Amino acid sequence: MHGLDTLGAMDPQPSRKRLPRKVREQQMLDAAVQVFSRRGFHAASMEEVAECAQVSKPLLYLYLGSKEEIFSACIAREADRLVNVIGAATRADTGDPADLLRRGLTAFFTYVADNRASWVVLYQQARTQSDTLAAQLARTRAEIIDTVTGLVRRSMEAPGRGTPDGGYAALRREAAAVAHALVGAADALAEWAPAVPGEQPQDTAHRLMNLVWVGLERRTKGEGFHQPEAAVPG
Amino acid sequence: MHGLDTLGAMDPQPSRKRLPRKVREQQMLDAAVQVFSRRGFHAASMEEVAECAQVSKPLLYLYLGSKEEIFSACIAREADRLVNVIGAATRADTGDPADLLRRGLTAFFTYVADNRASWVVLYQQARTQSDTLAAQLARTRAEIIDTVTGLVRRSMEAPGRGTPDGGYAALRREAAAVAHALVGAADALAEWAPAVPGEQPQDTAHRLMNLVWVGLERRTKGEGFHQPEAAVPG
Amino acid sequence: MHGLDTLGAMDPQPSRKRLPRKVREQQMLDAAVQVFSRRGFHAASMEEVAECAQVSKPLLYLYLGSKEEIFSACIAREADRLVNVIGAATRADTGDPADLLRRGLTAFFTYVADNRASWVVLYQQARTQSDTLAAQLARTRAEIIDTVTGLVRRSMEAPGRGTPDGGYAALRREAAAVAHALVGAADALAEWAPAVPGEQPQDTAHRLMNLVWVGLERRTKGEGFHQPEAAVPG
Amino acid sequence: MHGLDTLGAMDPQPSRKRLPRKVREQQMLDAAVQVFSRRGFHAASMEEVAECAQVSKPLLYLYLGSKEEIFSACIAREADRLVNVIGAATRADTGDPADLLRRGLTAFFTYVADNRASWVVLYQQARTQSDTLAAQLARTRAEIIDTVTGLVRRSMEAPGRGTPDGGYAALRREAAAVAHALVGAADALAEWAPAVPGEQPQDTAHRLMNLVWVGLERRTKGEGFHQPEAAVPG
DNA sequence: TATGAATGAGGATTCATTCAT
DNA sequence: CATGAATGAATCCTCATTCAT
Repeated sequence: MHGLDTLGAMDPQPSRKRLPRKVREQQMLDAAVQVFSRRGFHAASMEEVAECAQVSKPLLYLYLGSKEEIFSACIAREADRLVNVIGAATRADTGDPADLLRRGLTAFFTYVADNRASWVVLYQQARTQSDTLAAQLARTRAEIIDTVTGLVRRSMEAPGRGTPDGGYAALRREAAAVAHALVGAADALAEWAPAVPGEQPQDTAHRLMNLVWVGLERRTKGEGFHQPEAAVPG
Repeated sequence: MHGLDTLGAMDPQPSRKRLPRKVREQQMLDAAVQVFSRRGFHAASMEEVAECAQVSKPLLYLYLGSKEEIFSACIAREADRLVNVIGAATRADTGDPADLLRRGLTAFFTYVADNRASWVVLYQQARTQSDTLAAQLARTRAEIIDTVTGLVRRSMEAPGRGTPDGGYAALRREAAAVAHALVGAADALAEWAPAVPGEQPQDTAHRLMNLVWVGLERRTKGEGFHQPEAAVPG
Repeated sequence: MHGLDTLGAMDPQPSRKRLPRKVREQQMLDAAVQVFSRRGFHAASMEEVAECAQVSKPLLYLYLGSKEEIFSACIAREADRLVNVIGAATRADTGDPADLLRRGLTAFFTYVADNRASWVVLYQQARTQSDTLAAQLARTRAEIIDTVTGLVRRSMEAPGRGTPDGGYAALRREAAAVAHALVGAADALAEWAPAVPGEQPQDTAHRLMNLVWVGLERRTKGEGFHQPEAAVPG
Repeated sequence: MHGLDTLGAMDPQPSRKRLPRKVREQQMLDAAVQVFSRRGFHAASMEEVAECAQVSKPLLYLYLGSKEEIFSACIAREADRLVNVIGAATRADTGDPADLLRRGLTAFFTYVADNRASWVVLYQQARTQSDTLAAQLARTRAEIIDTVTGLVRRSMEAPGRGTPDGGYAALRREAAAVAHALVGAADALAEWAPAVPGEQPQDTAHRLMNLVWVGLERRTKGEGFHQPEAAVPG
């Protein structure tokens, strides 16, 4: 699904010897994503990355710099891919907000199913690395959340709805919370789904839609969950 | 040299020297949870744990064994605390399923707000340690999910509801998915909440209730999200 | 002459096992001076230092920090020793300026003869290390030169001499140049002396005195070398 | 794209591509001298040498062999240049021994001022490389010293002087010591001079003459520094 | 009970050097 | 003639872990 299979047939020793730099770099990043996802940043060893990329350690350093820089490059590349996939899936606006959100979620679950390692590196690394990395991870996650927040807002502010309780402003503010919850839920479901036989990405997306869509829609109309004691702030 | 020296003799650093073993062990575990949450399992050093617990490293090993064993003990203790808190909050059955779930969520968000490090160690560690630890973490998370699954089922199967579409069996199967989604969403919201000024645990719980309760309730009655193309499996 | 021989008799395995930290630190510094002088900063390996100090590498790092810090500590300690030795030898003022300088030089040659490695580390390291080290070396050498400059000035400004040509100010300015030349010459002679059978430190000091003292004395009186073409600036 | 392109075709980087081997080799040696002087033998990287010479690393190895061989070639070439310069300056014998020595020193200081890197490589490298290199450095330094020794002897044995105390034999033996001291002093002054504004090579030569010439001359006549306690050996 | 002293093992990083084109 | 691609072998440094007291 990702990676380089330049030749149609398979390679017995996949791509040994004298490849152009660009190709090798992608190979190395592929390997790095695998190893970082499997072990986590700290437990991952450059040795293992090199082996997995079928290169020597010096080449790793020559082409991609330090461990941190490699990790950073992984994050950047994978985040790009994910955001692009979701963006592509939600570009079209069919006028049906539910459909929009569903398409986004399906794209997400598909991506995660096909690129488990990528998602793990992006989202399931402890936020405990070097300051530089922590910052980049935070930025990247914020970017993902922003993508989803945009999606949620487009779903909630769909035309033809009445003015919601609290005004559009409150709605928009709520969107961020919903986006966080959605991404968290999606993450958890993505973790859970592979263990369920026959579960397809669109099924998982559907489950999540079932769970939240009515609440989301009702919220849009100002009908929150009845809670006498306290009002939701914001 | 003034201040609080409760005991007749001087006690320069509070809690230094000759404490009963049980107390020391708790001190060490407290320190370990802090350090592990701050750094992650691999980046955490026994040195730092020892310092943080104000003990020497040999004592650490003497009382609690290896790094893995200490981590393991942390997980066990913290999971226990969390499950107990949620259990206590949801023990009583007032007959109102929404209230039950809301109480559970509030307990959770309160716990996380008050015991951030504990939650981080329990849930945000990369699942990438030694096999033994990975297995324990998996078990522990399963246990947490099971607790929530139970809660969800009690909420969905509340008496007075009609027989749902697909029968109780399907409902129960769905409960696991919902529990995963809920825990994931809760985790994300717990991460998000501290950054929002004035947000209280019960507010966050309320947000999540708003989002999912209607969908949950409707699902109970067999009214799923309208999706012509595909049916939800299982 | 330097180092630790705490016990009167010799140790078969000199000082293995469980020494107090201070002792071990000196041992390590001794070893470091040897190895750095033998190999130079870059070519010296911590491995060799550790072996030579009969310690493991971790202990080296635990007690003294990084390679740079160790080198730095060597410089500091050895410079101190050298400056002290020269200071002690020239503290007394017998009123004879020639004797003063001779005593200083003798002390220097004695030190270098007895502490060859120390001198090599202090003065014969390429000035090409890390910026921090280069700066420290520069400072240290300046300190040594200053010591000698002081000595030269005391010799030149000895009471009973007439006012020199150009005034005392010019003399003082010249002293720095003379000190540099003296230290350079001394360094070279110290390198040369051990290859000459029977040459003692005081002999070498005497040679140098023979070479420069008359010129120095004459300069004091304003009689420079006759050079019609150009005047010495400053 | 204006400027000097002497050849009809374009030549973007000066001295790139297809030069005769001899030229390239000199280019590389120039670069090597720069880098070795800047970093020292060990810290210098072939990478940097290649970059600085605007050649690829394989070409470096093809033309000049290993790092050691390159260093060796540098030493040889630079020593040759220095010895030639001094030789040329002192070839003529005007009958004035002081002038002879002064011309030699001036030539030296001029060379060092104009070829700092060369001098650093020749004389300020730690004598701590591989045995082969150490030996070559030693030989080279001996050669330089020998040149100076010859100069000193010619100065001391100038015709018209009376037979010195101890005979010509003792004088000749002393010459070696004087040469060492002179070179050391010159090295130190060469290091010091660039920091003094306005100081020209001939000024520095003059300073050194001022310091040593009288002593040298007097020694020639058998009048040593008065030192009752001990006689200078040999 | 409690700790200062000490280390084996492993991980990141760099460098001189060589193919294959 | 000239070089991009590639690596074996060190080197610095850290960490979990254990003695000996």
